[in-house]
Amino acid sequence: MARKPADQSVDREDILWAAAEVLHRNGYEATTMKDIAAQVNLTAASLYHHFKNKDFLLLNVLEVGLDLTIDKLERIDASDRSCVEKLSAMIRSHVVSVTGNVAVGAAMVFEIRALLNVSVGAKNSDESFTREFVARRNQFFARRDYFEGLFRNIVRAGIESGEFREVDAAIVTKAMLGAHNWVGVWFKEGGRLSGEAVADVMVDTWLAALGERNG
Amino acid sequence: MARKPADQSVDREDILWAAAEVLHRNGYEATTMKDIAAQVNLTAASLYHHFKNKDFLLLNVLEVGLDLTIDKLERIDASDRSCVEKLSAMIRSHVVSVTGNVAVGAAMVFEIRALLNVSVGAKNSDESFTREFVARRNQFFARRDYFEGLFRNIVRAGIESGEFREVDAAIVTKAMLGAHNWVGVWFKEGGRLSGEAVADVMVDTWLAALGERNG
DNA sequence: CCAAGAATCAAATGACTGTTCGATTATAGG
DNA sequence: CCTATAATCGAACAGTCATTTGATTCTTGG
Repeated sequence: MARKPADQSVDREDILWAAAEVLHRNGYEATTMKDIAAQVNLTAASLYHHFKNKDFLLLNVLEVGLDLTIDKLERIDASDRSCVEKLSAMIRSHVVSVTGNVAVGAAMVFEIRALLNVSVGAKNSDESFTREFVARRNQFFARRDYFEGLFRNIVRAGIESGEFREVDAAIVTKAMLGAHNWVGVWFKEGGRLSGEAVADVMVDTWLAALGERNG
Repeated sequence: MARKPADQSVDREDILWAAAEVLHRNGYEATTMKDIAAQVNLTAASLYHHFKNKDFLLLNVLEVGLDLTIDKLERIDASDRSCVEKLSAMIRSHVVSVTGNVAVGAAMVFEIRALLNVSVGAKNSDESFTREFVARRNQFFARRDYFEGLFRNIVRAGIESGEFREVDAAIVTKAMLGAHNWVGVWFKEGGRLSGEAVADVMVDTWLAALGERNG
């Protein structure tokens, strides 16, 4: 094959993380291809060798972030534990993810609207690009619903098993995810609490909210 | 004075609400002055008669939204009630605000970064514009901290009075506000629950999270 | 009815951005 | 040592957008 210089070996992954960081700082629309390129010492033109265009780049960042989070949650979900234990582990996993990679966590929250606003009905030259983009975008949103469902199902299961009190599982789940997502907005590395400590507070908070009685 | 046509009497306020709506749909960067103008049947140029520029327009939207919310919270805070009752009323007020005017609620959450990213150090022509903008922006952020403090203080007071269990008030407050803010993202008028119903679930959730024992 | 200023618009400007293209450089396999 | 091709860049393009300017239309106080 070809080129992979010793000093500036930049691959897809590097660009993805760099993009997440810049996205976190500026937001999708305010982020230029030049900004992202600069973060990895490239020019804007070079990015098009790795990604079809700006929209696909954003989509990739979100896909990777979501996949990483879902993987961990599925492992917990598949384990043989009580609902209380599962939910605790899931909350901890989610919050630690967000605090560990604020860039991706925040992108997951803030850039979804940008994804929706991509001008799909416009005068785009390449028709197949549009088609593929829409398909992958829809799949992303479906996967995001699945992600939320993982939490909601545990809440529901816990209610049925009597481990949790009776609540509106859908709303409480959304409240929970809102609280977690918001962590990506205010959390700063090196602050009063570590990511794990914040996660512990969240676990404690939500178990209490769900009226768990064995903690 | 002058002009205020019968058919299209558009004033500052109208533009403000229109801007909030478009902002909610598209986000600050993706929103053009033309978009906002169209919402009130004006041209982009006309907006400059009412607002200095796009940045100030955004700032105005956020200021108005925050002021409205804070007003209600302060009235509750000043009342002579228990911490449980105060917090309940505050949560309900906040959530109903968000569901009642999703546009402003969402702007408060999503456009704050845009506010930070305004190119203040750039080659702006008018130096005094920049100075005023920075001053008002700082004041906005201070006011936003004050808003959060209103909730946090009640949580702390409730802990001291024994109405709430001992929690990390700062983190729990942020979790609470995160959950409320997130409502602006998913709430749709005409869905399964009304804004008031969602607010009730939130009150119930947070009182439980705080281990309140008189509900 | 008049004059002053408020409200609006059309058109032009200047800057910035995503994207393309052609050329160049470096690498790995033969 | 070649050569195909991966990776990169400089320059140019077409489009969009915030903002300015100068003129125009309306409304109201006198």
